[in-house]
Amino acid sequence: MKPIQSTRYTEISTPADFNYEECLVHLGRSSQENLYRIKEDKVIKLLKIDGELVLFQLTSVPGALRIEFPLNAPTPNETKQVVAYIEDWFDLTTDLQGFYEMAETDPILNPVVQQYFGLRVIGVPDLFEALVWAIMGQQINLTFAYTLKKRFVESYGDSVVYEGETYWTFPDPETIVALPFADLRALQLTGRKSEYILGIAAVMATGDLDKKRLLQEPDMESKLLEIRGVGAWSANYVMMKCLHDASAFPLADVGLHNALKAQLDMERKPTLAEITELSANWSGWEAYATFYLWRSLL
DNA sequence: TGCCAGGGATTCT
DNA sequence: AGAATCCATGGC
Repeated sequence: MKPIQSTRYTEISTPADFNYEECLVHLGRSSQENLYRIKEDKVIKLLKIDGELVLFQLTSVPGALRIEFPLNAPTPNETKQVVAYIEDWFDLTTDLQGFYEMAETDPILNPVVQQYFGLRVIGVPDLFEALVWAIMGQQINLTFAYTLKKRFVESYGDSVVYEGETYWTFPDPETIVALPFADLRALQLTGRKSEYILGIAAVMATGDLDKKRLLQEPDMESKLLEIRGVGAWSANYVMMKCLHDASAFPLADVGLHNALKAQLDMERKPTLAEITELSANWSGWEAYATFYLWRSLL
């Protein structure tokens, strides 16, 4: 989709079924989120593009998302990269028709799709961020995971202040790989998680792992599973949130289990075998099924 | 207060 | 290969 550009703003056209409000519900799920800020109907975020900090503000207008740059006029390249980031972040290029058709005949998905129609899989476009966030979220409650991310970002990210609020970028692998183990432990990451994050920072800082190349791999999951600290859940989480794989499926996800328990009005959480059976019909759209079910927990 | 949390590696059968 | 066990720490 070709951005409409004026001197004051840039617009990206959105699919007919795009629902900005539903996306904002997802984005607003934690009060501890510090990688963007939601102000009424605006989303404000800081990115680092070729070493420069670029603050942008997003609003919804009929048929499009409008991007404005409150601090500095962007270069053409910065505009282009922000547009690409937003298309990635808001999942604007996926046609959901196949998912919606499948969901019509699915007793579990039909109600959630009706309720949250137009919700996209809100992504984490930055591969390092997606991997680190997956590691941080392993086996701890989400509230504490956000606390860890907040400390991590505010210790090692870059920031600017706009209208009295501080905006942060996610730290670069190059910054993190240079840290002593003890500095990560001090954030109250476990020893293992500190090791995993340093390992990921190392392969990304050297360029051995990068998103563009990973996307060209015939088997992205196997490549991700080679990374220490990345198991089946994390690999599928990253494929879903960063690599736009509609069939990615974090089967072991506790949130998925709780959502299914609630949707099916069960006394206990479903077993993995039961989930495999329930989801047989979702083939090719497991990531969207999971994301809509997560939404039902908010 | 004890169980649980958007798991994974390691070690045991 | 599949099943236990450890890791570690805060939330509720």
